[in-house]
Amino acid sequence: MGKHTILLKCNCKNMNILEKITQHKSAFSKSERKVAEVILANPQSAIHSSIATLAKMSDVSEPTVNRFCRRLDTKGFPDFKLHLAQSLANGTPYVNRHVDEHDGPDEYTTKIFESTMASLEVARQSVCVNTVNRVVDLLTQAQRISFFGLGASASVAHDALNKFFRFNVPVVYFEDILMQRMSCMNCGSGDVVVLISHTGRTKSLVEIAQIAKTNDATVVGITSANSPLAQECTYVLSLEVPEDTDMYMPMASRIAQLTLIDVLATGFTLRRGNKFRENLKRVKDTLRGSRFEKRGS
Amino acid sequence: MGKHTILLKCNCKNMNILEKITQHKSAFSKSERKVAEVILANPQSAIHSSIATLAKMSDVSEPTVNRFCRRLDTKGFPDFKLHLAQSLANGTPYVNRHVDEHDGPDEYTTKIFESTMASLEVARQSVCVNTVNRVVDLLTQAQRISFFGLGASASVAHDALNKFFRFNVPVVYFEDILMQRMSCMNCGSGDVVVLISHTGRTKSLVEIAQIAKTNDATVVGITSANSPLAQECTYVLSLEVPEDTDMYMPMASRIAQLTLIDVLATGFTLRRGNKFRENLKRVKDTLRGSRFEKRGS
DNA sequence: TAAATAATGTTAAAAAATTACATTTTTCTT
DNA sequence: AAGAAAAATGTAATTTTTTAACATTATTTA
Repeated sequence: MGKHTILLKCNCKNMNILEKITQHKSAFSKSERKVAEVILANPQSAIHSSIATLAKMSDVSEPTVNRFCRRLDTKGFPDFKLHLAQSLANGTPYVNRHVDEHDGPDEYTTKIFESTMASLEVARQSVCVNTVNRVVDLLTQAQRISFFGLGASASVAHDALNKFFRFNVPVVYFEDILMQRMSCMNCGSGDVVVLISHTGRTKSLVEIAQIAKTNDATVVGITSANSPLAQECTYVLSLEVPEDTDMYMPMASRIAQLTLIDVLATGFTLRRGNKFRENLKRVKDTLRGSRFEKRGS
Repeated sequence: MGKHTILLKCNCKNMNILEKITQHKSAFSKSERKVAEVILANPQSAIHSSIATLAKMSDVSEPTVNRFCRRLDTKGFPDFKLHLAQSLANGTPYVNRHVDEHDGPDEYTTKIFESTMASLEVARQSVCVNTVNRVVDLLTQAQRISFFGLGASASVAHDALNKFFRFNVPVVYFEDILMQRMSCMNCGSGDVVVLISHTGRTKSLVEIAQIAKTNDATVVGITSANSPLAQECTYVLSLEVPEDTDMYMPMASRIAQLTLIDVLATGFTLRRGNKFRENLKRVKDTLRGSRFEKRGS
């Protein structure tokens, strides 16, 4: 790796630096990884250590620690500590509290709402804005956009369909896996295929990614980093969401995905500019007819 | 003031240091106050300055700045900066901030995530727990449960289907409005029909409520209070969600609805007891086969 | 007003971080 | 597989930053 290579995968300002370290661990060199481990093991103590102490603890030289910091797009060790402190400070008001067997309606309602919010906060910090921007770019230029997901993620894909459909963009969505495959086989270079999967381990979706790729489509994954699916994607929008509290279905991750789709859609309209948004308003107005009017309007 | 007097009024660890500076401004000495002013004027820049820079800006000597830090119960200047950084990070509880035309990806991403969280918080506070409890009761006793919604709310209904389907309960969902009507015409007194609509003003959904009601079904509305739909329902789970930031689709309200469905599902399983949940786990395990295993498991 | 005390500054020492460069390790090429 | 190139890591010196010790100045009070 070059002398001053900053980790390129992402250097978003809003991104929690701990997330950043975790996500890019594979991109670190051997010694840098040692530093990463030590910091992740006890970030709280790291912010109170000098570079010398940290170097000794990680069993590397001081400049290595310094280089580690720079790689994370900070100005140096003190600056890195500042960032780290800020990450730790986000004393997440909402905590991921698990529902307990003996909880009454009051408790479980609160817990579920709060842990959903907590997950969203975590997700927000793990999203790489640069990638968001690049994906929005792609979407605006796509000749056709496909959204695919399976199981719980299918509804997210469906949601994406609804959103982008209103933009009057050629957009495709299938629930059926065979249809998804067939659709991907007909892909061309103008196609953007967005695949949604929390774990990124669903075999058939990984296959679809491969099919789309061999047909020159750009494959965007909304999935967890370093998963098999992520490996097959051209771009990965990774969402780290805490282990699901929900015992039956991945709730938190789906909410995060939905929100991310919303972000993409918003980016899309912003990129398209004013006139486009006016059109959109007209589409919305069309729906009025099927509604009871509010009194006074 | 003594040599090493620490400000006594409050030295809570968790207290925002900016607050602390403001509150204790009167207790500072003349020079220290100068430092305080400069820091308060632009805390963001303060955390990136050296003690020398800050001293010059405040027009005091460096040790004065250092003493200022110690007075605030920090170990020294670097430690003070750490605290300050954390205070700045902590700020901004979630507010409903609207996306602006000129927002970059950084801004709109943050805004959307944060306003989603804000909406969830509002929604949480508006949910009536007693009604939740009663509805859970109803659902556990129902002979058949139907979930209907239109447009954006359709996906919420779909989600509900997925959740309750796993419980091995007779559950029904149709996207098509005619199918919904027909289904409601065949309702009996053991039926619970859950209707989802943000505004509660969609004509056809109100009609469905009426049909279900005349056929002795119990009608539960997840909608806004006092809406035409709410009027037709036996029970209303009202979700007050702030005006949508989203220009094209009701995003926040849908997230709130999904979360509420999750609450209902959770209540449902808790009511059903232990054995039931074990069954559920088995259903979940069945899905394993279609996945790539995580290494190590 | 003079002594006492607190506040502030000056200078020097210590600590910490960074740079420049040397050495080792890894990777790639032929 | 040997050797060249590139990358990674470390060593030592330099620079920056912070802190301590002490001197000076302002402020209070008896």
